[in-house]
Amino acid sequence: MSIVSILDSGAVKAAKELYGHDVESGSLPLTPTRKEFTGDYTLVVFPLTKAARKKPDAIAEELGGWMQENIEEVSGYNVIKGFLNLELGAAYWNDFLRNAVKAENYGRLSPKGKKVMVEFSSPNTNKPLHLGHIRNILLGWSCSKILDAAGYEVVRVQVVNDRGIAICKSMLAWKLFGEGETPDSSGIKGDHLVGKYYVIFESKFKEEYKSWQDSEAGKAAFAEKAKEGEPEDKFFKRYKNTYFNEHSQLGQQAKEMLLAWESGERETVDLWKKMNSWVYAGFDQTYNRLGVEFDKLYYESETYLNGKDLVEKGLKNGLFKKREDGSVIVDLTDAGLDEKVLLRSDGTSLYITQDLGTAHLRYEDYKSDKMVYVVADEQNYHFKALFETIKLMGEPYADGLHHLAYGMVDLPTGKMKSREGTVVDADDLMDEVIAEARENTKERGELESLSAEEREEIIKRIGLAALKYFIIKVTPKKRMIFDPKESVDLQGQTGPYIQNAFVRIKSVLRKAGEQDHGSFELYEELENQEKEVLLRLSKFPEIVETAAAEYDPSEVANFCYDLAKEFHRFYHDHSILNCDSDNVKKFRIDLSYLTAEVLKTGMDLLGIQMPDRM
RNA sequence: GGCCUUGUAGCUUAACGGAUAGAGCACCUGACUACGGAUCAGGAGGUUGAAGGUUCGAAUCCUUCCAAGGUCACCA
Repeated sequence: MSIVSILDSGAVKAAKELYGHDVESGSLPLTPTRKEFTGDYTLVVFPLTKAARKKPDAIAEELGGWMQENIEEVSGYNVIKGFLNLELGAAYWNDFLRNAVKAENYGRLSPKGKKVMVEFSSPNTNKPLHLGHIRNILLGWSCSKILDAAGYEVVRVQVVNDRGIAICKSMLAWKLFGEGETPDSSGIKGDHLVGKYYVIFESKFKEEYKSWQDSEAGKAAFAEKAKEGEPEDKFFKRYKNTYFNEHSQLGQQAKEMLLAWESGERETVDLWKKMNSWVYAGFDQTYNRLGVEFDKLYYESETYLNGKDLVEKGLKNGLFKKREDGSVIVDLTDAGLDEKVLLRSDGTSLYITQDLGTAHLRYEDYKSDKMVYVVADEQNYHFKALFETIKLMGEPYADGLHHLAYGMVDLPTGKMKSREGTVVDADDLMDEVIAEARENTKERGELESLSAEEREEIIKRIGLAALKYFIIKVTPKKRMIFDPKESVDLQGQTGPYIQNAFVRIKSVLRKAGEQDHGSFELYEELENQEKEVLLRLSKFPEIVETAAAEYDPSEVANFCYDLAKEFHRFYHDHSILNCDSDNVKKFRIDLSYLTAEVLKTGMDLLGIQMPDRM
């Protein structure tokens, strides 16, 4: 039982015995005592004033007395303005450290017997991954690690959007202008090569559109369809889609390609397979470097027709309605949403149809109790509608669905826009942070004795730690501003700062040599800074639990920083190896060891690896 | 326009109804004959977007307003 729940249930019992009042567990707020006061945990007794009909101070006094008397761990207390500061004895902290340091996997919670599926990344195959994907991937990966640590069985999946008009654009441009270029012949990474042709398509299309605008047909369209007083550029911006669909040569060809693909036309399918395989090879490299992997991939080319039967079934059961034009809709007005079309009037499926099918399929495949979708918050409405529809259908997995929505990533200069070329490429970004780490490492010269290979591995860990921590420390649902300059910082609240705490400990432990963990005798005169570190350490399991419950890796990130900072302080002011008592030395070595373990585990939950030196 | 989300130091951020709003960056000042200075200590910087309300207590809950973003497709 954790100390918090011991104190909490103690307070409940005390309220009952002293005032005959039933309070719910957790209704008396219990928080770590602020630094400026003495004590370890603080109980707020205000909620008891009515039941006890006494002043807060008096209640706190009585409660404190009772708890010191009846709870073994409580060694003393003091009362300030209705806040009851409880002190835990040195014995408690000694026991805590001894147990934790001997534990197999401190911070790993016992199995929950439940399975959770996490879907993340889910890219399109027409262009390489960018900064937005990185936030998605880090969140998804980290969540999956945290859920795993919290005792869930985890399945990591991604849905690969490998079909549709976008990839056809790349294919068409390659066919028309590629002259047989391949990743091998050009030396360009596969996903970047395909992305290059996507860009070529867009610029050729733009050219074509521009000259059409100056032609008779274009002028006629403007004269006919522009709104009153609408300027030419505005009109043509708005008209772009229509032009693509109705007039464009390239658009026509791309659409024909899509149709050919859908009808399984050999040459097109072969080209599609070839180009997608380039992209996958590229993605694999990026994922690999980021240190993430998946248990199962779902390809939209295989699932995009799914879901129709589910809709038909719902229609039969009267859950959905057919409109006059033949389209099928679901009425979600009871849930505060609108009507949603589930099937086009021509009977073809939509995004949501496919998602219904995929959800069902995945449940069939894994029978997971929960399914988490890591998708940007621009799709909030879609997921609301999707989940409500699944609930209406009474699917067994309906209550376990969760949309982990995260805010989009902005640059200091504003939004990322592919059309304006301001998209930050994932591979480039990693190159940059690693280069920065290399530069810094060189200046320091700590790693010169290592082989080039070892050195590169450490440099990679440092660079990626900076990048990943910078992104993952922000609460998911907030939009974040990504400043490339700050993301390579190695000082302050950063990944490398936390790594540095770990490296310092490793260095000390190397010098200390082997030691049996938990072999220290009772150490009574704990320093404040030792207690601060112990307090952080003792909170770790609880942090894992809430981070899992809230799907929020930033809690773990902030915890790691806090722990590292507290350790740095302790380390600065107290000597571990040269302290005056052998017993204290043993204690401090264990304290350091546990800190290193927790930092390593915690950072691993964020997808960040620790170097042994740096 | 309806709905959703977000507004905290110059910048990036923490806080899940509790004490004097906590950090980092940038700026200024200090600390290595000490286990790793990618560190530590200190200074300066805040009417938590605004106004009301609920509460013993509000950045946090409620109302109104302001600002930014998202979304309201037989696109994905």
